[in-house]
Amino acid sequence: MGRLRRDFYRRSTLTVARELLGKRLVSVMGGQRLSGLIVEVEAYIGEGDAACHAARGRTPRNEAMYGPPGHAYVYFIYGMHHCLNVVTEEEGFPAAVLIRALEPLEGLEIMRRHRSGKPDRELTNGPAKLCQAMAIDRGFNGVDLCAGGVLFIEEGRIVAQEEIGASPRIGIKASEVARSVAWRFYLQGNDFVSR
DNA sequence: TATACGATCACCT
DNA sequence: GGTGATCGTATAC
Repeated sequence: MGRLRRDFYRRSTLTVARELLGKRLVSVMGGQRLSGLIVEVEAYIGEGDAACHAARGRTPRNEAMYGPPGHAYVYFIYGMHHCLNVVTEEEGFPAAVLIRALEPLEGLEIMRRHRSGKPDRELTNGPAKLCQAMAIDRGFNGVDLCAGGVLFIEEGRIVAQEEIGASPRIGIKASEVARSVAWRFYLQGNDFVSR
């Protein structure tokens, strides 16, 4: 039901980021659905954004960001973690939304196994944690979320504008401007928002 | 070929 | 509050 179409992603990254809150991220493993409500995201917008992986131009690693909207950009970092992004805007313009946290909905048993018995609150309350819980790794880099495969996003619940909080992005070590813009969005009061 | 470091996490005090 | 883990990637030599 209600899978997001490519037109949803082919818009301003800040708009897509805000509207992804309350949507449902789904992966299908061996016929089993793993899913969660998106409760926290961050926007990374173009080569002019010092914190964006595309800030120093096109490389093999960030290739997916330059591709068509509605695809996954998955990268490996700190020697052990994966993070999931959704590519936005027109093909050729490098931008994406980092999925930072989910409220787990389906496949809790499997997620607990992937997260070695961590309490439910800590299953998906961080960008690398949710990838571990849903078994998302670099094999998912470049996957088309609109093609109806193993990874996609569905309609979730209605979110009121007043529910949405904004803040600077977490963990980036870039220029002052990059660190000060409020391009992180989250559902205020949700138990699964990180930190 | 060599080196420095990162859109994090878990565990420590 | 702080720090170690651990390695792919970009950049320099």
